[in-house]
Amino acid sequence: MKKTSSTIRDVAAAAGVSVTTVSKFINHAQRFSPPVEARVQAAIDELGYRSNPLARSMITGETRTIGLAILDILNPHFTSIVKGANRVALQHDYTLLLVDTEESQDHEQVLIEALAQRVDGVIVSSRMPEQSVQWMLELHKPVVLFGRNHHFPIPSVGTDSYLASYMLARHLLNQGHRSIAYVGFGQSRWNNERIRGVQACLAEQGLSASVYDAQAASPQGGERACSSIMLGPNRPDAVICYNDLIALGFIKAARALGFSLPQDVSIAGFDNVPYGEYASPALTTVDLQSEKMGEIAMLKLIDALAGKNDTEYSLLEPRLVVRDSTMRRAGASASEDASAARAIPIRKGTSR
Amino acid sequence: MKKTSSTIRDVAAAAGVSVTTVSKFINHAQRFSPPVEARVQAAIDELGYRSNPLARSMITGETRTIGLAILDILNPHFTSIVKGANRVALQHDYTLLLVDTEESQDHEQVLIEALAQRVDGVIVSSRMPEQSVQWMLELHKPVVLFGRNHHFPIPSVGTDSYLASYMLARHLLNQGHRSIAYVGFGQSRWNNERIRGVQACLAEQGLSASVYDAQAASPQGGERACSSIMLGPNRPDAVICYNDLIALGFIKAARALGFSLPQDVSIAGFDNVPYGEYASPALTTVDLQSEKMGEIAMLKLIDALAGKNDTEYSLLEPRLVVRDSTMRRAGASASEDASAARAIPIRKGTSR
DNA sequence: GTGAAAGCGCTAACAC
DNA sequence: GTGTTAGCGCTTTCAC
Repeated sequence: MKKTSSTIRDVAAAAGVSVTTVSKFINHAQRFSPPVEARVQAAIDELGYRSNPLARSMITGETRTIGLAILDILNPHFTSIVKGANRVALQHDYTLLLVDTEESQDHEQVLIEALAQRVDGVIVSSRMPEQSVQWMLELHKPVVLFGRNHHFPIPSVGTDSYLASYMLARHLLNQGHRSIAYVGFGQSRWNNERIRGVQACLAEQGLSASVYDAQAASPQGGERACSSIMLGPNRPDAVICYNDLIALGFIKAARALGFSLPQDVSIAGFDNVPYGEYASPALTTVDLQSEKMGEIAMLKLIDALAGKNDTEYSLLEPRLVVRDSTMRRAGASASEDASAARAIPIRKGTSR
Repeated sequence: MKKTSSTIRDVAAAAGVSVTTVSKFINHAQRFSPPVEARVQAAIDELGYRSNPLARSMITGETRTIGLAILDILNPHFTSIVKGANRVALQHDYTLLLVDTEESQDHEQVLIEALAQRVDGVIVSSRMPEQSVQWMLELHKPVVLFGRNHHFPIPSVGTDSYLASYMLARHLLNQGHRSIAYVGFGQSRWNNERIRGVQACLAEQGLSASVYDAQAASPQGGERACSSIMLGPNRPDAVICYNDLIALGFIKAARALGFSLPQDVSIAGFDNVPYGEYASPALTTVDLQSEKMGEIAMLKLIDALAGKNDTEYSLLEPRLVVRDSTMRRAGASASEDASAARAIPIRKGTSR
């Protein structure tokens, strides 16, 4: 084990050829006569030579590396995104570099700018308001965003949150729930869409949801939000949480308060994180196709890197996953649910 | 938005100074006369100049970046490690670059070698056998490992798996279980230690665990392993799983097979992932201090980068977390648990 | 205080 | 096929 690693010049000298020959050889850019190739290869093995990617990147201008900034690595929704993005990156011979901005939200921009300098392009999940991401355009690098941006022409991917929450609300209505609460997460981009979806659906029945806010998009946030909602004057019979993590925390806290779930209250979330399935009661949720979001974002970025710049915003379809945390409300007629599918289309005033 | 980003030379020209002055200014390596500093700053703002970290790294030889290779980003155990490592990195002004090797296990070495070239040092969680990590020494970079390596002097961190599984086995014995199965994950480094811990504890009672293997360290692995164990001729009354994910899957599958948990069988895992708490029944597990492992690994690496090279292996203490998935076996006397600490050593030849 | 010049390790014209 | 040369954008002696 040598102290300092050898350079291309060392190899060239050892093999008795020029650096160009070595460079071309290691990049498979050209074939050489068998004796030369043999000598070069021998020298490389001998010296344990490894090409320095930094030096290479400086000239070629590309790092074969893509940056991904996520909001919270502890949230399985984001790890699924990473999984999808990573798989595609690997397939295209890119390395994914991940940054978790949760620990330093104030420095989100700084962190991402620093990341952008070391990679060919970045995929960003951000909490910043849509109108204040101008700086991303000044990165001089391709950027893909999670969530549509109406102010700037940045390619993006997202799942239809409005539709997702509309579906969830409809499901709860169909089950006979009438007093529905929404526990949101105000810092998120998606929160407003989800509120709108719920309210639009309830409005069709002349109803309205009570809107609360969890201070964190985590189980702890849900736990903390629970008591004031469940023990307050307007106890809901169903609760839609901003995400599965909040829902899981809410469930735990509600049980600790003595409620039976789902008999006393139905709970649902968004994301379809893997662990909702193992919770008790198993969590009803909306699958937002996290992994696919990651895949598509990466595909878009790789396309942008290749010069293509056609697609702007890809909208994925949400899928309702009904489990045990939502149940037919006692007193609701059995026919109501069955007729729902037919009933919806003829209703009037469905609009976003 | 300019097409190409400006260089230090552009700034120097615009400010009417030399590149040296600009370089020193941006690195805060030296103060200059107020008018010069003002002009340089103005030029930087004007041109939107950002120093190219690649070019900088080429000269300084450091990237202020640390690589972390984990086995599976979908496993909350690893994301907790990342969380801890990331926090420490940020505090020390380092950026963490993450690589998930799960998607391409065959290329683990290649991936890590590539990563190592772009960072100042790497923290590695590996599935490779201890004796075949010689190549890590030839990276010419500081390396920190998860799990002790007896063959090479590489700094490492780990939680005492032997003790952890011994504790779990003891807990189950105390609850009156006598037929205990271990569902392992043969590909893991830690698996043998865990088997040994369980067997050593049981051996003290003249017992022995049946050892099985889940093919994957995931809920799916646990689900698949369940039926042959629970419906086979030697149905255990308690099952220790290699990790919480396998345990969660096992629980789900066992219920699907019609078993009542924990009445029919107690289940326990390792890691104390956040979602075990929300499962039904809530999962008994051993907290391996994942986040702290990440913190310590990063601390060790930063120390190594600073030239310190004192500590070799840090062993963290496991902590048993008893929840509802393990319960007193019907028929076990109530006094047994309380007196267990004293009673066990003197028992002789208890066998199934 | 400020600047000129020499590279870091590599690739990319362009010769021969 | 193989080699020469000129940099990529930056830091760093070492002069002035």
